[in-house]
Amino acid sequence: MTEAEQDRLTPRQRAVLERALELLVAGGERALTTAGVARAASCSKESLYKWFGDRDGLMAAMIAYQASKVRGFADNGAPMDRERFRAHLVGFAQDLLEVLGGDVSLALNRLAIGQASREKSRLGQLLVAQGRRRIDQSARALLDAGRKRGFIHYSDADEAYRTLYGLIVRDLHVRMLLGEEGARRPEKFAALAEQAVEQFFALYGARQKERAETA
Amino acid sequence: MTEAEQDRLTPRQRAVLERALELLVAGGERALTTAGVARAASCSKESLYKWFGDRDGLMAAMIAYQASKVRGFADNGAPMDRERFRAHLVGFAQDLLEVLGGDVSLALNRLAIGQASREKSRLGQLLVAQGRRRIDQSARALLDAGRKRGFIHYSDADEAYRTLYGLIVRDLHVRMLLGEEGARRPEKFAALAEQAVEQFFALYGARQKERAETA
DNA sequence: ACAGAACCGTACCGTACGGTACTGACAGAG
DNA sequence: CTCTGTCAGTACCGTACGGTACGGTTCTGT
Repeated sequence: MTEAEQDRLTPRQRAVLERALELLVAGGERALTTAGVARAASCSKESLYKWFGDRDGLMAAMIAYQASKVRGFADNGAPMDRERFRAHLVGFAQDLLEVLGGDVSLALNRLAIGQASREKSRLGQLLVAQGRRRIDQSARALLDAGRKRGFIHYSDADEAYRTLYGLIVRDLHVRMLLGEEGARRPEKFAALAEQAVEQFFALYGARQKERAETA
Repeated sequence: MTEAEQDRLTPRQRAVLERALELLVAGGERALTTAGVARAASCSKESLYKWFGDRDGLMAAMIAYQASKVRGFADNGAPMDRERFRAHLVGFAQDLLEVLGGDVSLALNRLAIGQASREKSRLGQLLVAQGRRRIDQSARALLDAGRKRGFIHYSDADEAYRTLYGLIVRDLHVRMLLGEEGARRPEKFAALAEQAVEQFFALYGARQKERAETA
């Protein structure tokens, strides 16, 4: 789907989407006008409508395009010990925080959330499907690799992943979306990632098999 | 602040805000027009501008008004054993999920997030300050009560509370804000609350003093 | 009873935006 | 050289919204 969409995009159209993303990041949804995009990208409005249908189509294309750039973390079957597994988890946590706190991600999430009330457009679904799925899947693959080697223990992979996500992100995402300055501190992401993984091991580490299963 | 604002609001103005909130819930920000509010509330636009200044003032008043209705969970010094403490935590978790998943809360959060890009309006700050503070404080009081009686153990209250929040909410809030139907399942909130508190005790329960402190 | 404030309903204005139509430049094909 | 399709730039249209002004009505205090 995303790949096919990408193949249909000419370099010119990609450049237009890039400028549109810049506009969105700089000024929010109010700044994302068809005339503004056309002017910033040096193209005509008519071309915009020809390529993307309408304004909603343009926004959907922006989401798909941006999502295609955020590549998931590939989990090749390289051998690793417990410490390397832990380092992988910390790296994932830090990457996740940095992706969620990035300018473009925040702007697109704000856009999709602002459109969520309109029953017509399903930008939210698109954002979750395109942006989050690959992150989720690579994380699940990482967890699965750790479980197979006995570093962690769980029965429900989905529940374990959601717990990890909650420990990492907490309420940071919403606070960043709300524009709270205190929430956006990239220099603290490393420490937060360490702490979250520490807690995750306390819950799902192999030595506490009897824990966190009863619910 | 909120109390003072509340005192300044006449019953008529409160009714107007109520209708405005209904409009916002029903149709999102696009439906929140001054003419629409005036028509729905049977008042004149002139009165709206007289009472609330401008559209931003109206939105701020809506947030403050709604926040004034969400009363925090009072923690009276009633005696409780470990099981009652756990039940209090589960109740808090379930209340939190139900508040965050409520129609009005979601609509107001969407509104504030949509306005977050505009440097002018600080609806996000207002929403956090008015809506979340009292929930946070009551939860911290509850945690503190549990710590004093030896049911849980932590050194940093803020960090313990944020962990509890993350375990409860995970990514549900953002997914609900994005309009994902699968995320909004109030019938599952009870089970989620139970599970989160279970995990919280695994991390901060008195029997695992040595855990979750090193970071 | 009377004055003044508060307020509803409506009309109005300026602006901004989404979307369409038109014109002219340019590039490749025959 | 000419025909044809693409696209930038611009002008245009209908609509919708924020904000203001005004006439008429109801409420209130004296």
